[in-house]
Amino acid sequence: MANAADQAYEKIGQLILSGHFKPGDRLSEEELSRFSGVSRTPVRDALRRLEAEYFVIIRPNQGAEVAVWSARDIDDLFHMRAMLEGMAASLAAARRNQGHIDALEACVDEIDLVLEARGDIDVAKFLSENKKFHLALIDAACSPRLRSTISNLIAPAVVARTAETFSKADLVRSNTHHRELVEAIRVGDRDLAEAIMRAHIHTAARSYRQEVG
Amino acid sequence: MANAADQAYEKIGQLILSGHFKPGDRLSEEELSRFSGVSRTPVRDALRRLEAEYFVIIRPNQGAEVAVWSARDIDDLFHMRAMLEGMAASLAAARRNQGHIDALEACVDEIDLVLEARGDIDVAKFLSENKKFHLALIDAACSPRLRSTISNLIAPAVVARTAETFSKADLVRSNTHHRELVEAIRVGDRDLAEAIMRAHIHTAARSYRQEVG
DNA sequence: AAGCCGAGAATTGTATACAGTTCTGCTGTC
DNA sequence: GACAGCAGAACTGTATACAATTCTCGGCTT
Repeated sequence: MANAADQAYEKIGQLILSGHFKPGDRLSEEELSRFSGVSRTPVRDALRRLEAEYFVIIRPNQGAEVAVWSARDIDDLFHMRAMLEGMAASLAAARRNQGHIDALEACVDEIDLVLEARGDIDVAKFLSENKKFHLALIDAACSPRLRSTISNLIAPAVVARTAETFSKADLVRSNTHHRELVEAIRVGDRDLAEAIMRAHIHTAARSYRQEVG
Repeated sequence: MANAADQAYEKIGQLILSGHFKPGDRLSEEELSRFSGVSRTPVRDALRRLEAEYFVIIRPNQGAEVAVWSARDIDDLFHMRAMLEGMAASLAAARRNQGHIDALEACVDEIDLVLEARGDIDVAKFLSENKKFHLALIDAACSPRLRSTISNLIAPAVVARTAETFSKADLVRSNTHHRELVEAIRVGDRDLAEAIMRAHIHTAARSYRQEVG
């Protein structure tokens, strides 16, 4: 996080996630510049990146505002993720090497540690490790274009998840899917890997709808 | 094309398409600034957009270079387009209104005019009208997230097509697909619309592979 | 001879000043 | 009283100057 643009990106993301800026709110470049402690140049850079991730909407000469997410938008997003990450799982089963498999297994083990810890589950930690797993899987697909496209879809999905009202059973089942995925990828079963991934995403979509609306 | 950023975007795109910059070539911001006649600020803006479209690759503190497209990359791209535009066609069949249908039919008619003209076919015109059709279809899907994602995939696909070695029969068949698509969307047959679109994209992929390799 | 190191050059990243557009709110007219 | 039109303010878009990083290449060491 050395450079100013990343700093602005992180700060603006936090301000949106924390609810300081709500969907539809205007985002003034000068104000964001003051909040993030850098000049307008890197702020503009950060806004473009956030636009690519559908966090904000930029209208030429009219500034940026926090994107509004309808229920339909979120449904479409899950559908897109199911297709694209399904494709990633399929490709991973075809193109993976030992290093990829090791990385995936490490992620799954890490998530199990979070789930087995005493007391309340560290949901933030779970989400970040979960994200790591999905990125590791995309890496195993060896498709830079697919990687970029999916990466832009994952970030807002995590936003939606800030509801963070998943039950422990949901989280355990999620990692069970992960284990099954790694196994399917390890043995090179493309169809199985794709099917599990699609089920995995659609399950998350269902949990989300039940909890949030 | 009033603003400098668009100007730079167009110019850089042309320089890449025309072969002045080849895949793997370094893109100096100052040089691009001289070429496009605007300062480095909008040039940087344009480079970020081109990066989102996979035209260029930007490495922090190390500048930009023209992206290299392997055969596998192009296969993956067509596969992604088939899935996402298939989804768009399906959604369009569910969510379209009369205005969308009118727009789609206008596009198809326009392409027919290009194909029926005497003498050689204006391939550039065909490609631009073709792009219009696909964008109109995405609009009919009423899904802003899907629209942005697909838009970023269409541009490089057109690059690939600069080979422009399609036969007239290919082009006619392509617009036949378009007509079938509009009809499926008009009557609201989601599955049919999706299937036709996937076939349409995979057909293009096959033609591309035969011609280019 | 190969490889490491460092000073200088070149390039990207950032800040700031200026230009151009859009928004706001007042005034005048119908 | 409602609305069109026009300053002025506020903001985004662009250019330029400066800072920080990376690259280059000659010289030195082993």
